[in-house]
Amino acid sequence: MPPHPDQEPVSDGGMSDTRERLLDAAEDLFARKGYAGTSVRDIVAAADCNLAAVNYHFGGKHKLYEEVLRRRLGVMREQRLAAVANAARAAGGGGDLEATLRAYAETFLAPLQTNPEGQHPLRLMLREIVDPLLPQDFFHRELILPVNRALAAAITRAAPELSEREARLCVQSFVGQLLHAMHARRFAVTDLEGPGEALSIVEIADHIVRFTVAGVARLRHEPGPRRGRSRPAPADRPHRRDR
Amino acid sequence: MPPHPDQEPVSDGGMSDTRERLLDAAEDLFARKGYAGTSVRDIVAAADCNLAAVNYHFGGKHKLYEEVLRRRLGVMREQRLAAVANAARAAGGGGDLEATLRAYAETFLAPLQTNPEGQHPLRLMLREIVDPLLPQDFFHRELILPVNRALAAAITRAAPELSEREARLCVQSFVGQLLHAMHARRFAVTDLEGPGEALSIVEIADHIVRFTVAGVARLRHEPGPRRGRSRPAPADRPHRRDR
DNA sequence: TGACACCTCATACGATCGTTTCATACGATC
DNA sequence: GATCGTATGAAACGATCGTATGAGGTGTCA
Repeated sequence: MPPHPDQEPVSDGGMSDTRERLLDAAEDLFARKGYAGTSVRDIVAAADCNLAAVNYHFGGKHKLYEEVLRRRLGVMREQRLAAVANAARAAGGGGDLEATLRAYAETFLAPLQTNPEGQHPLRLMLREIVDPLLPQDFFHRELILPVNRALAAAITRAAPELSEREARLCVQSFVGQLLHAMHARRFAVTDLEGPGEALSIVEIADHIVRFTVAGVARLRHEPGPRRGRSRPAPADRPHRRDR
Repeated sequence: MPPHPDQEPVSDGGMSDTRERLLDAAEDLFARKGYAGTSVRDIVAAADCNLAAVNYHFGGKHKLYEEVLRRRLGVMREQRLAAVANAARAAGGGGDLEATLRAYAETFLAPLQTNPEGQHPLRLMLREIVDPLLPQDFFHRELILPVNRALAAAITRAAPELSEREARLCVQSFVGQLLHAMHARRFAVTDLEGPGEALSIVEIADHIVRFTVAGVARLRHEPGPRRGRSRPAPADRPHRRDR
């Protein structure tokens, strides 16, 4: 029975080189082709090691996948929380929403503008959102929830009039735009673009930030149509065409 | 050699019942588990027919997938274009942006609030966005491009000051929020929600529409920082902290 | 030098994959 | 009623899947 260390790296200093190459290769392939679309043989070929190495070091394909995500989740969460915290601290206690969102957006989109592989971690996360393979809500609890909480807090600090529900809706609008920007860039060749000029990451981030600040500002000065309770029946809604 | 009709249904009236059941079952499974995660045997089991039926009627698993998407792309495109066109016509020639966006958002999100299977077509489209399996940009040309054009035209009609580039960025912000709303609803149980109340589709659509209108309005009265040319070097950007 | 972890190797297992084959059954046509 | 295009059935094809096995190579420490 192979003694794959299951959770704790035995000494951390003597971490196998093959183990690291496997994690890197698996991250690449899982991000590009998905979990089901990637075979263990593809991974070991990319990592240039033997077929049995996956089972030896991780105990199976799925455990390897979990480890690939676990490795990213922590650093992503800390990076994003730090971006929000730093921006909030730089703006003093009051909280400059635009600066905070900008810091987050640039942290979020930064990997896209380096090498083409920079988008792999993001694509990996999006795949886990589209069909979750991790147990229960591990992904959600480990990354989405704390980061979204911090963003909602930043919004509430800048716009105290908003209800908690409204603030979280704004967070969803914000990250929805950011996530979609990753794909939109691929579509940009035939959709967004003129004859040859490309949209830079900075330009996209700038747009999303300003767009979001405007959305928050509107909700701030013009509260929603139904406050407090949810609307179960859409039958009698006034359709809000009377603006 | 089986005479699977390749493209045109030979008589259209005598369309095989098995063929329809296969398309339905495949749509379900492809949406829930992805292309690579679904086996032909899963499909024929769900459609309650023989294993060879897939190859007989479609000529292979991938051709079946193409047919599943082709069947949806056309109706989706027409539904959404009609929603935009109707709203624009109802508002007269001027174009009421909020009404147009609301019509589109409700058309987009409507399938989510019926049965749980209503989200399958949307999930299928999102999967095709995340990793494209169709040839080249068939998906893009058949659905994304025409619909986004119509939305951008509606925005330009309501906000003529916006450049074409800005209008398309606003479209991306809009559909980015809509796409993300689909996942956010799944996360809603532990993230967006209070003790028990759920966000209704109408409420989400309402938020996104108002959020987007505000974003467009801001760009309308406060043009972007760099107009016309793209910014290749992010080194000298003023960071826009001087608002 | 022998013993013992640690790691990598080639190889093979059983299962499942997409696809093919051939036999058969139905229904319309002459 | 014989014939033929159409559709479905059971069974099997070779390929590939994830995983398991045991031998061998490398280092360290007694």
